[in-house]
Amino acid sequence: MEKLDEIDLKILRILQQDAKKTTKEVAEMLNLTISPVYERIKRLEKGGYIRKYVALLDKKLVNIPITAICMVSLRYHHEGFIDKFEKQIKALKEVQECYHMAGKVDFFLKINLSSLDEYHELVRLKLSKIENIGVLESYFVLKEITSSTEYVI
Amino acid sequence: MEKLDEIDLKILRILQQDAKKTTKEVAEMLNLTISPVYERIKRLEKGGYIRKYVALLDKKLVNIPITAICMVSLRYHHEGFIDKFEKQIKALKEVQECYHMAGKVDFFLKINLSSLDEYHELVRLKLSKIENIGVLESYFVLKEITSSTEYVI
DNA sequence: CTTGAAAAAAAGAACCA
DNA sequence: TGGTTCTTTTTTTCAAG
Repeated sequence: MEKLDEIDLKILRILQQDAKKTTKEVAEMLNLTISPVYERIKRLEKGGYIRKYVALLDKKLVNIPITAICMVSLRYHHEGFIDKFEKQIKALKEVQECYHMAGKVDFFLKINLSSLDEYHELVRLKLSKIENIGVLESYFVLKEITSSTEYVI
Repeated sequence: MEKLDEIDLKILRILQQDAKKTTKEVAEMLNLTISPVYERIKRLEKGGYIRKYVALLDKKLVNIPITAICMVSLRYHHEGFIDKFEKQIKALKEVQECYHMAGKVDFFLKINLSSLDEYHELVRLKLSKIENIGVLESYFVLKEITSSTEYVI
């Protein structure tokens, strides 16, 4: 698929903010008719520009008030060890995000839970079982200043 | 609004993964008819359990390949200073997430950009203008191991 | 929760600068 | 190619039981 033009970008900006906007509403915002907007959205979906549509929930209301950020450094850094670590992390559903980093820390983990007790259990029962963790530092979110899924495009 | 029952939770789990599922599809997955599912979704939206619906984009395809994580510690921690810092961070559109933390670091920032040059400019022109930053450490994402917006409910 | 009916939107065909 | 118009199908929305 070719490059995106300004209209494509505008559509993406709108849908990043509100995926429930109808084709008609998007078309009106762009002073176009429904069909071209419809075709473009389909093209953006097929081309993978739009990965998926999701509902974002209110953490507190669904009883997940705790967010922890963990910084993990591995003891050994051979390829096999890293792959194994990644696999073990992927198996932990509570780990919402995990990034392999460049810097003095190897991995960042964002973990969402119902209580600090659960965090304690997670560290005690699961993370501690993962070999090869050299350093594990935990931080807790006191307040979300901004939290968005949008990219500035 | 009262507590969520198991059906509500199932609906939320489905919509967290795919907000484009029609009421009919959700109803079929739960062996219900459309109407009760429709009413429940409306209730979950009105009650704020569902905050919003968004399209998630492919970072690379929309030309935002760089993700940096910044750890910031403030020099002074009076209330006014913290509020001011938060306000200044909120004004930076590239900062996708910012959390006030408990721990030896005050803030985590997740920043998405098109290039390392842009990161350099951001630090040089914008972050450096924010007074009261004591320590600023930057890390770059080499690889996303997991990245989700779902909560385990 | 079921049924049923009206309004709206999505999907796509055919066509036009 | 990039848009418009028109038609069919599907979905949404909401009353009433």
